Amino acid sequence: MNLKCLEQLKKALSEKHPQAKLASDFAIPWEMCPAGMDGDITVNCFRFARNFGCAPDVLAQEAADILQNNEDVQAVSKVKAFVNVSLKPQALFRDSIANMDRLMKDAVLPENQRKRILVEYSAPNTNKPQHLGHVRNNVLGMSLVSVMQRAGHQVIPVNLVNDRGIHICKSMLAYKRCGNGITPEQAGKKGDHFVGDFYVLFNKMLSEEIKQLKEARPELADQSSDELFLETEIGQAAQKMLRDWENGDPETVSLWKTMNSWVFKGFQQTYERMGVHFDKTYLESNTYLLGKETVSENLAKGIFSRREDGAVIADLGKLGTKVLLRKDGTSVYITQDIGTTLLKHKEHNPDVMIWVVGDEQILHFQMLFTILKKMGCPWADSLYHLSYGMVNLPSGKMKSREGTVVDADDLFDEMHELAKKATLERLGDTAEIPEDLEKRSEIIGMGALKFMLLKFNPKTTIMFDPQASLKFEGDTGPYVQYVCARINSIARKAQERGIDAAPEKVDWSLLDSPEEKEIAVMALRYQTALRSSAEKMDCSVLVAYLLDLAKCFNRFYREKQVLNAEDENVRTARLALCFAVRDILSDGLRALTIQIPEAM
RNA sequence: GCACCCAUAGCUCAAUUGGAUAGAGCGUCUGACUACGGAUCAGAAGGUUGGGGGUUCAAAUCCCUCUGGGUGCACCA
Repeated sequence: MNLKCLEQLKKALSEKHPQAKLASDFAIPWEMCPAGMDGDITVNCFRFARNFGCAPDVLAQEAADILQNNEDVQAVSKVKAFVNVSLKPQALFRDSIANMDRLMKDAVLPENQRKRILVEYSAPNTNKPQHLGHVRNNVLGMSLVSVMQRAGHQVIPVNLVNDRGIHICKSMLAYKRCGNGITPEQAGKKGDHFVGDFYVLFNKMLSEEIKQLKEARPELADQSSDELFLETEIGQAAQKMLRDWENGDPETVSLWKTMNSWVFKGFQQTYERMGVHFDKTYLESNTYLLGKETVSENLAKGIFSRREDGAVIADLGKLGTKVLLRKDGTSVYITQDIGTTLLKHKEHNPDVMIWVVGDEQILHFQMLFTILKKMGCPWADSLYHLSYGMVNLPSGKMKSREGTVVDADDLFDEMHELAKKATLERLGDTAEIPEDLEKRSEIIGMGALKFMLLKFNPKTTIMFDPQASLKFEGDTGPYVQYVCARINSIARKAQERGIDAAPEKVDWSLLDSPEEKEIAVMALRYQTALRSSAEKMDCSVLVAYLLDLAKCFNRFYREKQVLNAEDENVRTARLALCFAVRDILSDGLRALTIQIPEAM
């Protein structure tokens, strides 16, 4: 949906410049008029003058002259190549929130632009519980999926669980030696935390042994822990366990199954709390051998080559060479990813595949995509690594081994408690405690956390300050939720008083203040914000938009009375304006997977 | 050593992808309810966009260079 006067401007300019070559979907771009300038919107001719083949300044004058005589336009002022336009309220609202149905549908892409998109995210290890870093991944992934769906794409979310390898054996070995056969239930712990504790225990025993080793053999003092891993008894035992697992040793496999099931149960609780859902979960224990055959086939075709020692390698030009099969024929990480990618493509036949994975793996994915291109996969150009930065703490980086991680479940609990505390403070001592206090606190707490993580561009390394980040004031989720709650409150009161705000009864020309018109202009930007978030795979665009809209509303709310408006018709119009804001904010928050409490 | 990414207000982040006077929040200071919800609103202070050069009507954004950070360069995942 665009402003009618701009469509007319486009037509008039096209007639004036018949030689102009415009794309079929070309629309005159417009921006919000900056504060201090007179107008509702700005047409920046610098941006598109070349489309009409004339100088920006000249085109601006033409546009100003044309718009001057448009029936929807109140006033026009031209500054350099900028044309500032004030619109008549009835025209502005007619093209904007007077038709909410249309406005909402406009956020959906036209059918020929919709795609089938597979998104892989989360990808946890089953040896420890998830921490803040995983939370960022999960929130980025689930919101991306949801926003893309809202924009009209068909999206398939999948998970690839890292359930095998030496790190899994570490927690298994520690459990075998020190667990005494107890279960998470007996210990009263969530399964993933229970297993994670044994992983920590393993590392403790390992460093103890390394310390002793270094004391006994001073020549090893400069060696790193990783280098000494196989020098230790416990390291060798873990390595043996991995071999036993790969050979299908019944006792090892049985313990592995049991411990994994504990972890899965724990993860499921964490996922449910966040609202994470996958259409399919791949297990690396099932996929880790995939790819070997493919590599062999392509070796035969001459696409890959064999190194002197027998290992199979790929020549990736600038990226260097990459080993795909070890000399003993076993597969490596990227072999598995080649196989899994082919499998995912075969099973789901997507137009686009996205991996939400941290930016330390940028090179890995460049290599993976190059390899698939070399293999001649026709779809290898539509693969995308959505890389995101780390989450740092004021004290520095999070490190599992050093115990400086922020645990996901603990963080959720903390957010919940903070929200509860804030809610109770607002209610005061006298009021009775609302029935839905827990549910409300959960929605506000999780909303604040998700919003905070989505506020930043995914690729940036973010700083998470537990003290500062968890406030509910300013640019936060609760700020936006609060606007919805306020409008809900107005809606309840309106209903009590039997006030109706049916759109057909509204006289929009009554909303002629800057605050009211600004909301109408903002509403027009919703479709762009949502689509742009989906296209750029960056939810922060939508987050920033929702904050902007919420701020506009609060300015309006301070300035103008709704239910106590000076006139019945004004009241109706303002009420309709409130509902429009609430509808957009709710739709946007829902797209980000953030819920809205009835009251706060 | 090589490659990629980053550097913007005291702090955390934006800037419609090259466009008007670089904007928000937090923090600091000053104000605003006899009001439909104060998790709110209005205002002030705070900037040579890390330094230097270049490209043009126009640079935080593009190119070169220097400085300071991060990540990767495993037959780990």
